[in-house]
Amino acid sequence: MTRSARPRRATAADVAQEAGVSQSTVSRVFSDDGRLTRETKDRVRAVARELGYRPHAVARSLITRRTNIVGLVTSDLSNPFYPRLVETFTTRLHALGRRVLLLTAGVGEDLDDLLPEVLSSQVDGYVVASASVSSGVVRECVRIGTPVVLVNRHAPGSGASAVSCDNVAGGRTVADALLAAGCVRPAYVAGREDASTNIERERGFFTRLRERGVTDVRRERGHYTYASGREAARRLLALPERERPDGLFCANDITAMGALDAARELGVRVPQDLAVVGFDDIPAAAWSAYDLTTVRQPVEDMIGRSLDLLLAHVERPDLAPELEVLPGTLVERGSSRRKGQA
Amino acid sequence: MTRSARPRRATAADVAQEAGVSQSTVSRVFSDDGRLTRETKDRVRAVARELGYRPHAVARSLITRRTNIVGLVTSDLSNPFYPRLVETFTTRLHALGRRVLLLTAGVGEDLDDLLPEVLSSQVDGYVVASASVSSGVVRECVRIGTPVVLVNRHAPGSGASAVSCDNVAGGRTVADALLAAGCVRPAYVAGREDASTNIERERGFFTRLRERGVTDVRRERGHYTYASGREAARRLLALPERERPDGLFCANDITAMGALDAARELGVRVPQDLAVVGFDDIPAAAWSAYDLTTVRQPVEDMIGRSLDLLLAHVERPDLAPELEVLPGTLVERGSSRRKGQA
DNA sequence: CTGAAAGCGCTTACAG
DNA sequence: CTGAAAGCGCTTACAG
Repeated sequence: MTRSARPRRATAADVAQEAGVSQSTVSRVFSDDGRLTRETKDRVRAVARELGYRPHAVARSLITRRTNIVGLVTSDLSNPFYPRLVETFTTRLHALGRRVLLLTAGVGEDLDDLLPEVLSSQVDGYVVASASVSSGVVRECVRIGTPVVLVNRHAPGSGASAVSCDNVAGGRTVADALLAAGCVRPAYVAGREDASTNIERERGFFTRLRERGVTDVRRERGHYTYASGREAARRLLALPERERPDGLFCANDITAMGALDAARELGVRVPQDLAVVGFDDIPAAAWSAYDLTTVRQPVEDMIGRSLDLLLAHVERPDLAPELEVLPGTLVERGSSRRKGQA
Repeated sequence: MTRSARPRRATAADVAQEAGVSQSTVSRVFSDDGRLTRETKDRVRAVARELGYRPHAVARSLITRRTNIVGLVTSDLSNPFYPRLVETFTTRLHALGRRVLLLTAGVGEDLDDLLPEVLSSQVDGYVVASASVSSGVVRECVRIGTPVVLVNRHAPGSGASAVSCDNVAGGRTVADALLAAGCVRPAYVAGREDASTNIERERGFFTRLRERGVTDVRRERGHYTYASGREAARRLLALPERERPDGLFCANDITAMGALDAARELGVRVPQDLAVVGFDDIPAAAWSAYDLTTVRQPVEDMIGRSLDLLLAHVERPDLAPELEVLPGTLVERGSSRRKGQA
């Protein structure tokens, strides 16, 4: 056991000495300074490889004031919408030479204490796709110079940019879809009461129904979870027949899947007795067990735009915040298709 | 617009000056050095709060040679098993004052190029719950002194510790469960061919069947995905009746869900005509659309043990690697319960 | 094109 | 109990 347990890592100085150049030159080779001779570069690279040298990211960050790490804040990974978001973000950021620091909060937890701590120079900016961070903390991050982009939520007055799907238009589309499917007693199963997505989808849905003369619309609480959708549907389906809804807009897909399972358990036929529409278009919506009509969020575009905005703000902290709203698309499947429809 | 767009952050020196102490003292206050007077501490803390000072994590890392960041490597977040793992890991590490750097690879991508790059001092260690990193890269990380713990996989000879479920025993249990359910022609739908989990579950299953006199067992390829499970089941269910399986062990739950949907589409009754068993016990396995019998992995314990091992190795790099195998539990649900069973 | 030197913001022996 | 000083491993003006 003569070799030490943890050999000292080679530094730029080690490489410099071995290659007969200055430490500055080694540094320039690895920051791709164009002025160096090809010959010098090659020699330094060869020595570096031999010694297993890699620039020390932390030392570099200290002086460049950039970590190349983006903080990604999500909550509730049990809703498949978020893992998909996380995977796409991560893949894209890796392609851009950035890393992802993940912050998640279980349902009900909040991350307000965590963000400022992480801010201590560990990330260049935040993407926040979660309601578990208060608008106040978002504002604070922005104030001290850390760019924040909100995805799939708002925080008015926070100074952060935001990218989301047109939830109001989505809600309106669902209203039309349920009426087109022949529903006469549509109902709404809500998501988290304070979530901007829930408020907007609900507003679009109710407004459009009212425009079309449907005013007596039931509403059940939910929490954007499978269990809450199942329970809400059970309550609705237990109503006396003349009050029982024949169409359900669930604030997101996972809630709708719970509702569909409740219908299945109770022997309520979908879509004949009950049409169901969700929001998100998670992969499971297309599975034959659910075959769920839903509003597809343009996830790829939303993420692309968020990253454009975030990285632009990292480069130029003085840029004004932007709000982007991208259109969703109704995807019609079996859960709302009536007999006689295509 | 006289205020600068990005105000300079307060440093320990700023606080020191304002509080009338040395910079060392400020540092000691924030690293909880016990020797300071209560009075000094309070004064420094007050000034720090006033100036909005927080220790600069990068500068601290440079000298302590610790980032307090753990790299978490997963693949395929579309399998709900992994988001759950990610969420649990993240929550636990946050509670321990650590951060999570997430590395994901889409299906088929590999992360071999990425890991050594990130290694450049950005993480204190890795938790690898993915087959997308080769054993060679794992060995390399360990060699240069970065602890690695593998979860739900092996990499023999890599020098990394590993924590997994007893996949062989799990496979055996499933064999017994299918026979108990009255199956006479069980079949196996595989996962990724090179994955240690797949190899072990398959071995346990086939070995036990052989012990109990069942030797003619069909096997279909799969990829640990919903689509591959559905297709494998369609192939099996298209066989002439006397060859058609009446029991299916799918290498994981998401595959089993695809198989169940294939059966549903073809009008094959579950469990009467076909019993199905999965592996993992993801939340969706309990949903009434699937009601899937499965082997539950002890996720909480696996993660607890992995973190214990990882953090121990971060403290003491010379510790020998350990291998832990934790037992799974059969969870019997409707997909394998025959008439007359409880 | 390349080098010497300052400095990023901390921690931590070493003194006292 | 507290301070002065060295140093972690880089980048980047400033010279030449």
